[in-house]
Amino acid sequence: MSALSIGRLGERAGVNIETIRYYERIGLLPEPARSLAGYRLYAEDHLRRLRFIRRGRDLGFSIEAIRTLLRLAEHPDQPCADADRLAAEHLADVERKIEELTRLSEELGKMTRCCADSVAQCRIIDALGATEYE
Amino acid sequence: MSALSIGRLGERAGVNIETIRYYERIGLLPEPARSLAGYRLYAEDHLRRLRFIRRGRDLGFSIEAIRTLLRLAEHPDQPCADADRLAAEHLADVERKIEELTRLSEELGKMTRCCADSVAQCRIIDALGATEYE
DNA sequence: TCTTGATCCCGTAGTCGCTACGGTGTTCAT
DNA sequence: ATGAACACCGTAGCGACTACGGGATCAAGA
Repeated sequence: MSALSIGRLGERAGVNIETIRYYERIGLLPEPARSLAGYRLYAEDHLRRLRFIRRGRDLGFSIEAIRTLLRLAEHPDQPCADADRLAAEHLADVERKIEELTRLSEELGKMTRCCADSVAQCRIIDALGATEYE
Repeated sequence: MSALSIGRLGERAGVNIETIRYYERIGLLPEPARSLAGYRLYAEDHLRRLRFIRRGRDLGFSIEAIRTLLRLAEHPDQPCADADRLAAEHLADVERKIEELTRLSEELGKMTRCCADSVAQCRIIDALGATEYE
């Protein structure tokens, strides 16, 4: 009972309306029923699915990964090795990215708090101009 | 002397040819001279500028930030407060992102190494299905 | 009942920073 | 002279949305 409009659905799942329609277009969220006037009418199932998607996105999974995870979630009797592999790969990605950004912030840290008077002595401009390839 | 073809320029700056033409299109790299046949002929100045751009991108600066930094670099007599602010803001962005990813990797770490037999008991699928908004 | 403002519809285009494609012309070494 | 390698150009694609424009519909108050 009590079908949700797209606006209410978005509110309750924490997802933008345009994004919901986008998920429908790419086949991530199934097409809902429609009112006589053509308005989308969502059921509780859609809400659960959309929350699953949002949570996956929050955790940084790609749309395609989420598509796979949703397929898995629909088959509770099957082994979950695939889900585990997906998550492990994603975790490795995230850890690589953290390392990368950490190196970056160290370099940026060295550059900033430049106390020079003019661009001519500026550490930042200097660092960018540094030649290291030849 | 010794003008560079786009391929040689790309090699020496560590930048893809298509990317160089893209930078030209968006006005980041000035249009070079052309040979009779219409081939681009780059001078040393282009190489310096392109390396500046690449280094900026490596450090994660946006194209627009680099555009500003380039403008600054062209006026060595001016104060470098703007460059300092840009770099500091970027550093803050990077640090925020690191924090975010660290939280993420912790959550993912809890999820992975799931030893369940089936999706029904899978921690990963479970975590995604968890309701927290209402 | 009328009106007003919020909500919804749809299709399309824009965002960022490239990267790829396709078809043609040029250069260079053998 | 031939063939590989390189260059030209314009356009479209990527991922994951987000925004826009112009119209239809709904709910609530006067």
